[in-house]
Amino acid sequence: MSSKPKMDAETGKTDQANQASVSVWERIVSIEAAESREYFSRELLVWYDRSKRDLPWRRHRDPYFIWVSEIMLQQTRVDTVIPYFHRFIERFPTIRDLAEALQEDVVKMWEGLGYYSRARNLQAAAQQIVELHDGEMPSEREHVFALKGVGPYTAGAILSIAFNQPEPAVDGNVMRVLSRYFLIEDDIAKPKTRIGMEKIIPGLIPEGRASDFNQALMELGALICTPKSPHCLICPVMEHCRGRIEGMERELPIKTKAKKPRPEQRLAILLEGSGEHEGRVLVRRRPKTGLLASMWEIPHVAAAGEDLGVDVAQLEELLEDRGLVWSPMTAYMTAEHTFSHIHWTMKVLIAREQPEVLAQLAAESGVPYKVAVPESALEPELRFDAEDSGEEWRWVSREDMREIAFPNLFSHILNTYFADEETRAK
DNA sequence: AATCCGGGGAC
DNA sequence: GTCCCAGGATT
Repeated sequence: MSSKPKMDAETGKTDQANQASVSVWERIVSIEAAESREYFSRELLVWYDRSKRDLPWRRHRDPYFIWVSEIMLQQTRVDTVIPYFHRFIERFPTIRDLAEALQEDVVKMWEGLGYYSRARNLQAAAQQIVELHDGEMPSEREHVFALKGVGPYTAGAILSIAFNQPEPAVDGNVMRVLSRYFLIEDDIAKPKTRIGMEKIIPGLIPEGRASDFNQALMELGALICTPKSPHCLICPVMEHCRGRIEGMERELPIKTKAKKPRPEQRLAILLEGSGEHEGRVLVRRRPKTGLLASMWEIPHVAAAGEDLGVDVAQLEELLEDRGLVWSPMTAYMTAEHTFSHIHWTMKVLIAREQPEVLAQLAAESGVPYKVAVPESALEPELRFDAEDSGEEWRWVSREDMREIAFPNLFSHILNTYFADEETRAK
């Protein structure tokens, strides 16, 4: 039996660290750690009472406001959320207003925030609340948890912040703060670690102060205990922070890295309308499920890579299927966009719709343009998939863009185009 | 447990 | 460029 610590092949941690990490939660709730816990909770609240930010959703303890803000704040910064929050509450002042709104309008209010299923789930949950709880946010754990789009974090946030119940609300900030203060070396990417934190938090919450305590924890993570270079010198709990004492604050929390987004080349077409479509461009709505569900975009195809001609042919087929005829396509711009799991490099071509007379001439002369089969002529069973998928096409002007929601990438392309148009007109 | 789902700011 | 963020649903 060796007395030297051995490295574990799996975790890279020493036996000693492993010994500590398997019982890390017990260590934190132990009698010996009582002083450290009480110090933490006490000083954190003193600091919060003095330094908390004046945020719109902190001005009332309205469960609806708390809920909307928490959904918006998922993976999104406070500064980004504030203007969205004001507009959203102004447009949908109560849960009932939200429940009765058109989904189009709800998603439009979310345009640019990302993770659009949050908006749809929010409205679905509002409808649940109207049907099951007479339009009032429930305060029972199982009822809150049953709401669409409400998981462990958001349920805990609503119950603690709005109803002052001693429930944990563990997000990335909380895991970072606790990892450092209690020197927890578990991987915060693992659900198990979050569950461990949820278990110790009720024991940290001072009597009657669940709302402030949970907000204080997140506030500390946002303002002081920041990811890259924490401001330990001005931290209210630095004296007993084991991460800082061991010089580990920059190494914590431990988190396995996410995979790189896979690259995808795409080819898009910005088709300018002519005749009755003058001043507008062709857009389509994405399918109801999957990436950017139900959002609008300019038409694009996955590029095969090697041969641009093959990709252009795909685009042409797409337009031919709509019965469209167009002038030669030319390069317009290239745009990049990164999702959490995909990186798009999008080449945008531009072309102009040809008036019907020219279209007919083209058709008669034979070769250049195919005459597309009108969609109405297709067999019903062949049309079903397209309709069921939610795909839809239309011509939009700059003004129309106010009514329908585009992902940022396409907003950017279209805004660039319409700005160019205005310049050209002068 | 792994993957899918946006976007922006800090560094 | 890289990392990270006031996560949840789906499989």
